[in-house]
Amino acid sequence: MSANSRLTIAAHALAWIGLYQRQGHEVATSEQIATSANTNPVVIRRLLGELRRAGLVESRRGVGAGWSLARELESMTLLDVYEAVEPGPLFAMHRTPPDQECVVGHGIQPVMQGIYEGIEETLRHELARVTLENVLRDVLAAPR
Amino acid sequence: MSANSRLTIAAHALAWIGLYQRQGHEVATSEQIATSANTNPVVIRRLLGELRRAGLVESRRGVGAGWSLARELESMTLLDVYEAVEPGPLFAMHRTPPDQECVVGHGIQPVMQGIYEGIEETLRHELARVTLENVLRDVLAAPR
DNA sequence: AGCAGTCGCAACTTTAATTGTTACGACAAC
DNA sequence: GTTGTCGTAACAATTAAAGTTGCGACTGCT
Repeated sequence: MSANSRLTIAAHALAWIGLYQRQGHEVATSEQIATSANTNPVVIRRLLGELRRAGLVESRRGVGAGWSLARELESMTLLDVYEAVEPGPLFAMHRTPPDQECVVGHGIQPVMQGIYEGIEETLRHELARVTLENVLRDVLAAPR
Repeated sequence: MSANSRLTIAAHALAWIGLYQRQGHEVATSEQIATSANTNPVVIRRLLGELRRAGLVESRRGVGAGWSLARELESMTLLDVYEAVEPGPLFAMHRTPPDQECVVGHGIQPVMQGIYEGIEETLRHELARVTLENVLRDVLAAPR
């Protein structure tokens, strides 16, 4: 499927900022995070911008600028990140509307919509069970 | 997100074939299904080809050729269709491997992998609860 | 044997989304 | 005012899915 890595990178960034702050630093720069995630600083800024809109992080400008957590990692779940960062639904309908004259073409979309909504609800439930604190803890527990 | 419609179109095709057979026809052609789904016959053939590999449908060639169900709709779940038709995982890792020198960069991938696998397992469970018979029934029950 | 209809499949184009890159103005600490 | 970093726009590159075209293979029919 058209898998994207937005959730992965966003979780990476949050864990990185959280760890860096625990090491006594005030803010993390998009360049530092980009180096760790092996990507471009602008990509990080874009993602963190969405997380800021969702109230998960804050940014400072000017000299000594950078990003910091707006809440404790314990209070952030992957669902918060997912909703901040993933725009559309998991499964799409037909690109072009099916034939409304056909019984199947007419009825299929509402039916699939309903099924998909139920599945996304379950997905959200699962994502809500994992906090970013869980993620960071497991990352630090990883074997060298 | 990079939402694709493969599962939707595949379900549409199966429901269409199932209904058409109940109306007394032997086989359905990719062109008929494509008309209902408002897409190209080759797209349908490609999808049905994957469903055939999974043992859900059969195809006949020559004059009077077309597609028929290999099993009853009651015995097909959306999970069968999903697995036949969706190649990759739901969420992707980093496009380029993160910095292995960094603690987070080193530990993040296995952690996220584990989380994602659990979520996909749940997703499969949900998909397995819906049969194509359910889908067709609901389609036929849709208001005009 | 030949015709016609449909699948099988390969090659290519189009479309759309994400990601990556470059550039530059805005801002704030010093 | 100098400097470092964000904010954001514009654009290119990459990727996956979907759409298109073409033609050979197969088979029921005449």
